[in-house]
Formats: sequence, structure tokens, C-alpha cells
Amino acid sequence: MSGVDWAEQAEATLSAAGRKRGGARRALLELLAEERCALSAQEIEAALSRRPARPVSRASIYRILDELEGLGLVQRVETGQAMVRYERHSDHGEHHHHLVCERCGLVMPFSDPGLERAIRSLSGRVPLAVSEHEIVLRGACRECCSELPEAVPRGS
Amino acid sequence: MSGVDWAEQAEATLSAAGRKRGGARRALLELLAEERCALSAQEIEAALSRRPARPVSRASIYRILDELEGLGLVQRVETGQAMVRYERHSDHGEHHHHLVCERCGLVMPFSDPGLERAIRSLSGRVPLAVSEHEIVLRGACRECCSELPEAVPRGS
DNA sequence: CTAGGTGCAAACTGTTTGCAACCCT
DNA sequence: AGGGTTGCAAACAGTTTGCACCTAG
Repeated sequence: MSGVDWAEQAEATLSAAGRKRGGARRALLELLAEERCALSAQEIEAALSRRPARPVSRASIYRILDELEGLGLVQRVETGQAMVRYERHSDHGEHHHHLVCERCGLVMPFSDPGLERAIRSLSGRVPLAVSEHEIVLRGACRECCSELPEAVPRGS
Repeated sequence: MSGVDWAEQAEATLSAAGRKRGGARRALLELLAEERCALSAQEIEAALSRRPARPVSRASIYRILDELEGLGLVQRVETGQAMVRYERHSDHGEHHHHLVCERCGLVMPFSDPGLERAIRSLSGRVPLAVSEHEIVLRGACRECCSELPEAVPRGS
């Protein structure tokens, strides 16, 4: 599903839910449609005030993200950086997880069929009706590794 | 490694790092030694003020947890509940991850060799020097499932 | 016209910090 | 005696809420 398709489906879902349109939400959808990985509310606010589109107030950003999450259009991602990130929900095999650099904070997506398989088989064996899962790998990104040649991952 | 062993090792590590002993830290170590799954700072504060042990101030709880994390004695767990949880670090195969009930907030541990294998093989193929990983499965726990027979996991 | 959408500023919540008192070693 | 340890309260950062105004349908 391309970003544009996603934005269109989002608009459709929203109007089906009886919502009117608004400039703030449209700008936000447009931004999320272009991004392929998770953004924090603050990155969204900054991006929207930079781009020609239109600045959106913090309150609206949170409200809109919350609403979109409720409709299953975006999903929260906890990268463990003292704030929540959001990205468009991908339910068509585009499913991915995240790599987080503990030094510079960079967040990158990755996906792995073997991992998904392991999760799927596991889901039937735990005392919980699993509806979603989240995986975060932490470490040092390439750039940080080369900047700190003497650094060791952790627990030196 | 039993909780008691862990507490002893923690004390040893701390004094090796040149730290003095203190009542607050001792109380906290004692509590963490008994718990087998992740606690939030507030749960820790509440537990310590209830038990005969000794109440510990919020500031000390955060400072001590931070220090223990730096020494690799505890590890943060992001269960996506707007706060961080901590549990004693287990590096001897006791490694586990978490199940989180989205309705009642219950957090339970689980572990799965297949999953760990998938993560290990994956770690060599991503553009990040992986030092740790975290997996969270969300859904509805048994109790919540039975209380809400008509509920569906999500995206009904 | 009217319900939903938006911005602003104040309120909240979890976490961190400054500082003086305290107590191991 | 001296430096790590603690508690208190104030400071912070991300997020949420109350309320008045605006706008799509």
C-alpha cells in the first residue's frame, strides 16, 4: 500500500466514521503518508511548521494521532526514548519493527519473515489473546560505531 | 540465578564500583530480588512504603534505578504504558520478554527459545551493532477475555 | 445553523535536578 | 573528616484537557 493509497483510505475511513475534514488533519495525513518510519509528535510538529503545508498546534497533533490510532490507521511505536512515536498502520505484509541507536537516537525500520513466523507460532502458546506485537533492537548504528572505534556495545 | 544471589551480586558490584551502602538502595535491591517481573517506579515506591522495610523517596528510586541500570544490574522494560518499568537483569538464560494486557494493564513474563534464535540470527543481518532487544506482545489477558465475552481483540 | 475541528494556554503525570542534611567507611 | 547517599521541593518534558472560535456540510 503506497502512502497515497493509505491517505485515501484514511480519508475514507474518517468520513465513514462521520468525521468532517479539517486542515490540520489533512496536513498530518499528508505527512504520515510520505514517511515510511515512525515519527514522534514533536518531529511531526516541527516538520509541519517547516514545510509549506501548514503548521498544526500540538494539541491537534495529539488529538488527531489518538483518533487515527483508534481507527486503526496509525500505530504507536515505543522505541524507549521517553516519548511515543507513530507511523501509518500497515496490515498488508509491510509490517516492520525498529532498530534504535542508543547513542544518536536514530530510528530505522527492519523486517524479518523468520521473526514474524516465530511470533505467530508463539502467539498461540501464551496466556493472552495477542492482538499486536512490537520488537525493538537497540545498539549502535554504523555511523556511531565508526565515530567511536573504541566503544563497546555495553557492559564493557 | 535466585533473587538472593542477584542481590548479593548487586551488592558486590556496587562496592566494587566504590559505592557505599545505604538504606534506600538496600530496600530497593531487596524488593527487586523478590520480584520476578518488571515494576514501575511508582509501584516500587508504593511497595516500599507498604512493606515493613522502609519507605524510599521518589528521587532516590529513580536515581538508584538509573545507577543499577548503568551497572547492568537491572534493565528497563518499555511496556508502552506511559512509564518505564524495571526488573533485575538476567543474563544467564533466564532472559524473558513481556505480555501486556491492553485492558487491565497486567504485565506478565514469557520466554521462547525459537524467538531468541530468530533474534540472534537476525542481529547479524541488520545495520546496527545490536546490544539488546525487547519484545512486547499486547492483547487481552484471560481474565479480561472472560469478562468481555463479546469483545474482539482489535479492529472489529 | 450546528456538530465537529482547531488553537491557545493551563493542567497533569512521570521523571530529573539542586541543594542541604545524613551516614557509611 | 569526607565523599557517597537521601529526602524534599522545585524544575522539566511530553501529553492531555478546558474552552472559545472557526469551518465543513
